[in-house]
Amino acid sequence: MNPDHILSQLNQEQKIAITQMNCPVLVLAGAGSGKTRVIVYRIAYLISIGVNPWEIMAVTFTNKAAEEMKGRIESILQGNCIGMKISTFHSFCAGFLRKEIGLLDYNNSFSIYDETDSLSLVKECLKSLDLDKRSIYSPERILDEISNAKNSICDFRNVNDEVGFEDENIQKLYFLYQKKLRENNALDFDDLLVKTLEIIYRFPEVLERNKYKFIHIDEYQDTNRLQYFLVKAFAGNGENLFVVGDEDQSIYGWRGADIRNILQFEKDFPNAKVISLEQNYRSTKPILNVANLLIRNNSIYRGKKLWTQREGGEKVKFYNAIDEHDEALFVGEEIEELVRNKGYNYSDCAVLFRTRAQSRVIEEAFLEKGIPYKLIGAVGFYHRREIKDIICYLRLISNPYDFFALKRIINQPRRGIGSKTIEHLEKIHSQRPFPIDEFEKVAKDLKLQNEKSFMLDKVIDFSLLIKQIREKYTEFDLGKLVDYVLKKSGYLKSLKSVKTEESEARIENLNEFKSKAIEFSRENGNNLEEFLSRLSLINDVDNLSSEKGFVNLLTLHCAKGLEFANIFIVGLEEGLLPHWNNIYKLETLEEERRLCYVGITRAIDNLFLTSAKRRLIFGKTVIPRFSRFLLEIMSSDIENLTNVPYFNTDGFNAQGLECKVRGKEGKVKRGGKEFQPGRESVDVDFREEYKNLAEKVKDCVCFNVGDMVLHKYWNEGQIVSIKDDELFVAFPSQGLKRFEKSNAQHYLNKIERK
DNA sequence: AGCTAAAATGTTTTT
DNA sequence: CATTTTAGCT
Repeated sequence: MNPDHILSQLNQEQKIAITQMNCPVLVLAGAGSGKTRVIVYRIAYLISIGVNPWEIMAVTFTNKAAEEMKGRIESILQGNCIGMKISTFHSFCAGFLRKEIGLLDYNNSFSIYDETDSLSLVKECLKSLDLDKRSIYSPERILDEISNAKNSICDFRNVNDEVGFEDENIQKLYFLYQKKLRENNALDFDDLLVKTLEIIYRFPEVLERNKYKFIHIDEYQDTNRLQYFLVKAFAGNGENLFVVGDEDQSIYGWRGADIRNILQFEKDFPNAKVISLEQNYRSTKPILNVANLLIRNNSIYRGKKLWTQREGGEKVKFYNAIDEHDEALFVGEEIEELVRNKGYNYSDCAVLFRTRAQSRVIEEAFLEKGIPYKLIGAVGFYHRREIKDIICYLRLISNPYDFFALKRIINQPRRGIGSKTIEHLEKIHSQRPFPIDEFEKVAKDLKLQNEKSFMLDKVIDFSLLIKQIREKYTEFDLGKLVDYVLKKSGYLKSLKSVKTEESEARIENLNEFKSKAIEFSRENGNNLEEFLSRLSLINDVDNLSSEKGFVNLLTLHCAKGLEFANIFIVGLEEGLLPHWNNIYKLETLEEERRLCYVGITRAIDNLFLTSAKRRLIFGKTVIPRFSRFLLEIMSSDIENLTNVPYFNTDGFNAQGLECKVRGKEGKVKRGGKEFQPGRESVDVDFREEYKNLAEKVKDCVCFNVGDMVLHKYWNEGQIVSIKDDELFVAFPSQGLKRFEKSNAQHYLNKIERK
């Protein structure tokens, strides 16, 4: 393929970007401006001018994006690109470590623990340190702290000295957690990055044999510190480093993504060329209008403006539903309309929500209406019991030190090995880790015969089973191996002996797993470790491209990088989007706004926004307010949201927005499946509503210590102290909560005392 | 030891 | 409301 032909398919800025050589390049690519396209064509261009594919590496954020990118490059070059490395940070590191981790005294058949595994491990640690998990030491928090600590390491030559906690219990937990991982010859997600860096820092020569000359990073705004260090390590001074990103789409701050990485690129890599792409090739004008109106409320905002040549386009539609069922029905009806009369396919539609819990109601409505849908990114399949079981068998076969996996399956199916025996076994393992297939020898060394209540024979039987499978597993292809394990272990037999629908389904699932294994070995060769890596690191976003004819239901986070003709964003309410947890701090609030922005900019032709007047949360009805994001979109003259009361009554201007509300509420009957709203479409004036809200706010602008206040969700509370711009309120149900003075009025209503 | 039933606890997003 | 954990029972 000749280079000129490749360049002819790009606009001026894109062309400039991809032809830069021997200098660091940052492409600031607005939503829909061809971000991925730029990387794809850059790589194709490099190969077309004679660069060797194996000198090229690209990192994307999801496995799906990586696959897609590979496919597109292959089709441009007609397959002439074997050897280029395109993967996520995590799977890149996993591959690196499979080769090199021996340097750190791990075995290269290490297991990768996913978040669920890590969480269980933390729970174990809590138990053995005798800490109450419902105190401040909740497993989730601990895991979070550990992850944060790993993300703030700077010197990877002495990783252990670098990780410190103020709380000594957490420090202990951390050490125990790491110790257990090591005993199991296992790594968690962060460790994949940390260990890679540790090797590079301690054994610089390793880098030489793992070098890539041309490095590309997609979604640079979402890289965390560890990933940033990886980029630095592999890219050196940045010569031929090519990163693409958009600070307005940074939505992974909570996972340690550091927006500074992109903001400071020019400092990190001197002589960098920065190229902005602002022409949007995706959305209609009204959609872009709304997107711009929203995002300009952020303080971290470079002020670029997306524009499009596309003329016309439907207005953005807003529906204020009665409750979440009504909302779901609205979405369903509109989709039916789009499919029936506008010539769209179901798969041209996507419903985006902030929290997974929101999907259920929508699913119910779709089921009732007979709208086919796919829930994207739900853990579903791989978290089913039988699937986890078979994975643990495979893990143990690959990595016989994995005691964690062992515990799950040693008595699955029943082998008469109870908790007492397992406890004992674990004690031995934690003193001197051993591979299960050599247990017989260990037992002899330790003279375990005398132990009471220890099912020695049965454990030996089990260890022999694993040993037997291990002796042959490299000969089998993965499909056969799955079969063999299920048969030898008696797992299948015990499932078959119970003749319930449930067990039938389990067997069915195991068959599906087998075909996945076969498929994998056909495409990637017969490598169990690779297969297991893939299983831990993959997420089900793959469901997306594979099947047509289904409406896609996904979280806003999942939607990053995707596009659909018709987008529905549901639940635009204070507390949901923006989410409660992120409302009180400017940085997190702005991230919520970016999240909303990401959602809006996924739309090609039609954008629908919905909210509900009442919603069931935690089994309780709440009456939410409009999301401030909605109001920002509607009142276009607010300069900076966080300093201005967000329901401004002046300058109301529903630009690009068409509002629909149900006419009469009286007619609505809620009850089982009878719910049939019968929608009416009218233009509505929101000003009345704003006025009411604004008056409420005016009433309670000044707070004093001792005032009683009412909070939407936490009910009654009392102001206990006010200092500087902070305000502390005690709620009987919640304890002490902090508010920013400038914001407090939006959440608290003063109660007059009699 | 292993199961069932009741109680508690938790939902933000994911590699 | 829904899932997970625990207690209490056989």
